[in-house]
Amino acid sequence: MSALDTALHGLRALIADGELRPGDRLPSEGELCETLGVSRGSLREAIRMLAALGVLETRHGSGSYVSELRAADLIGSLSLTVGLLPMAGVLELTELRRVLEPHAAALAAARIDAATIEELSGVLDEIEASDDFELHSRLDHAFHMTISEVAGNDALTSLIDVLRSRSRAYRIPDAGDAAELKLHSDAGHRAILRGLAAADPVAASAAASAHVAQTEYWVRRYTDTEVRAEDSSAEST
Amino acid sequence: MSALDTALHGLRALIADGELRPGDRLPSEGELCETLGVSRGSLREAIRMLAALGVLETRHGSGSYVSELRAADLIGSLSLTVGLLPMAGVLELTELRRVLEPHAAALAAARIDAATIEELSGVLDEIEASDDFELHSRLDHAFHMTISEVAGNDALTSLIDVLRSRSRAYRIPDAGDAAELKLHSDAGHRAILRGLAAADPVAASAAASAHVAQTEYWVRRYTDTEVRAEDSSAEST
DNA sequence: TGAAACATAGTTGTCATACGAATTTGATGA
DNA sequence: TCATCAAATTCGTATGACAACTATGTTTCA
Repeated sequence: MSALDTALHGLRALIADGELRPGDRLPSEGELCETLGVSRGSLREAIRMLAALGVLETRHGSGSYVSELRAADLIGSLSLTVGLLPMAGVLELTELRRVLEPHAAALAAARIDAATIEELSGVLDEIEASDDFELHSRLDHAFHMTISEVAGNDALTSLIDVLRSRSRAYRIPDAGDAAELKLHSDAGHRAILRGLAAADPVAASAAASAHVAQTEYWVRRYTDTEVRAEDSSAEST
Repeated sequence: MSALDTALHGLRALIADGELRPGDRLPSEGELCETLGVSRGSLREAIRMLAALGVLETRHGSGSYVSELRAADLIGSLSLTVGLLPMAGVLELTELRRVLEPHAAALAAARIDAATIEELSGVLDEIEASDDFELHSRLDHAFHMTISEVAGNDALTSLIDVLRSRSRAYRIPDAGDAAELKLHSDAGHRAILRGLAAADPVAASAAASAHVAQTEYWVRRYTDTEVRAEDSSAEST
């Protein structure tokens, strides 16, 4: 077994066996090197790997700590990498959204209170009045994240966040298409909010499902054009 | 910005900008150090982070390569860490399963062929005849993974795999409980298979939902006893 | 007495160098 | 032409040194 594996599994075992619990500080790098029998470089590489996965957090000058090990945090560690997925992968993820977002909407419909409905309505007012892409994107994100937060499952919220972050990054180049998309999108948002306000899980779920389907339609449409573009450029080389 | 961040963002940018594509070999560590202006140690830490997240793969003596960047692979990188989640987190994940597995079953019902149904039926025969925990666990896993594979979305399969891996690790200590669980579990499996064989997405989905709910019931039951045990031990300290 | 400033020890961050281990490549020879 | 071996390339690991930051205890001053 390589030194890196030794360090990685050693650290993981310390947590899995309960010797280190969420929030605990790890022994110093020097101590761990002796304990595990690896050099500081290899140990640090292992620590970085666990940090990338959301298991450890390192503070300069202080030490490394076991994270709270919340499911939402571990899922959130994917956010660094989903942005690298090619378009084909985005469609797979959109299908996941098509299951998860309606579920979140249904749960939210059963739990939402009047104040939050009011807040969401205000967000939609802003969205509909907005022309700026950045602002629109941020408000849209806030709207959907609020809904999944109300649903009450942090892991679900985090997962939806990660999945949405990918589609969110795309900007529709054609101005006419963008306007059409915004029209459909605004209507979809209102439909979801109506379902929530009526405390009707089925209506909210159906509206959320249609909303994601709408997104999927556009992603697919522009994916196709992109693929065509790639093909033609490939032919020219 | 720290040297590690420089290296990390530099590498990520190389991939995001398309200068490095899936399958490509990265420049040697020495070259990258010069390009990015960081030491080899910092660069290697960055490479390890991306490797942990499933973006890069390193081969001793050969070089580091960009992975295929499949959504399923990125999601699969969570498998190293979900095993560290405390019980409370497992319940959050089980709720996700409660949405995803029925969806997979519904999709599978629409696509499955006779040969696969035959194969799954054979697996269930083995499961029902099995007394060994390990064997049972492995076959159970195979049954459910086959179904999500038939569903045709690799990201969905990978996600279900990750989520299931956690609940799978638990062994019911009480023999009577274990026998009762197995009874319900076997019946649940047959119900799912009936839905698939009938090419009935609704039936398959409902059966899968009930099956996960069953799991959730047991996880919750033993979580409660564990929490009580922790509380009492906490009182004694 | 209280608080601010400082000094100190401990810890992580970064770099440089060296050499071992695995792979790849090219030369050599039959 | 193919097999074999040697060299070059590349990653893996270890070590030492110092900078940057944090935490803690001490001193100093109002």
